[in-house]
Amino acid sequence: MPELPEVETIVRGLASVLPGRTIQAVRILDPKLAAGLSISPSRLAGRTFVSVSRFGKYIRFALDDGSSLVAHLRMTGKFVYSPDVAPPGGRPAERHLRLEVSFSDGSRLFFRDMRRFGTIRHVPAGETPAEEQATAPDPLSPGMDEARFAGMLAGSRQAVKVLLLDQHRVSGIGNIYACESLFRAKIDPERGGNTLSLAESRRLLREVRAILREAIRHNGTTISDFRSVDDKTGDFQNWLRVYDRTGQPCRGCGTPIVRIRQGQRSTWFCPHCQH
DNA sequence: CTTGTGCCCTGCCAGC
DNA sequence: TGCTGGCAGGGCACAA
Repeated sequence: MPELPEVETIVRGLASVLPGRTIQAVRILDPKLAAGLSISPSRLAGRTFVSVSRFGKYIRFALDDGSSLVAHLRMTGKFVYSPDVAPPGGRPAERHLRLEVSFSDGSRLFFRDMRRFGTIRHVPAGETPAEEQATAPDPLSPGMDEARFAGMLAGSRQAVKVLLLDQHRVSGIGNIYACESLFRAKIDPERGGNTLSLAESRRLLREVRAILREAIRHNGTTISDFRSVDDKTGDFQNWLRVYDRTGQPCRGCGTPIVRIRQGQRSTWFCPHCQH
């Protein structure tokens, strides 16, 4: 589900409320979430949150004993912080709750996930999670410079769109921002990575960075039900140029936007501008 | 090693 | 109205 800007928005929200709070109890509300995720409520009780950060689309909660929780929201996962003692937001329809963390001050953190793809894992102190080792730097981090990005593209014949989605090569980009940045860079999504010139590769990285930063400024993109921790929607969806606009005129030239299939997922692009 | 496919799960929507 | 197939802001296991 969320891509880098949405995860960043969520992390900032969590970082503003969680540090300093001490866990009183953890309740696993969905057995599937508990299976293989190594979360032991008894080992978490008494721990205090130290910080919340992000690598790629993963969220890392550092705890005071050096251990951490590593979460991935996948398609529909959400964290909801409820300062009240009453149920979250007081709303009746609280479906799909998978985990409840109660704090000593009476506030609570919920993990909600309709499609149940999301994961949360407790990582022991001193251990670098395998997810982190496997995740490439994101385009906004110093680790992803022009040379590394260009080398990443040049090293594969796969379609550039598919490469942008591969978290082992560059992290944080999902389907929306992959489509949008290729449109802005005027690059055909079906071209092989190794066919891009150095100038095109630089242009693409520049557009990827620009769109991620803009989206963060707008608190992310709300397509169906994305919400930040305080339940606010992002508004970057109003700036999308090609995503989910099949048949609608390109904002640049009027040509109808085309949808194709690449690696089991949709790609939208303008066949005239991206050529 | 690379590349492609199926699948995890639930809900929504277009089309019949 | 009701049913059905397609699809979803992701990533993994597995096969060729």
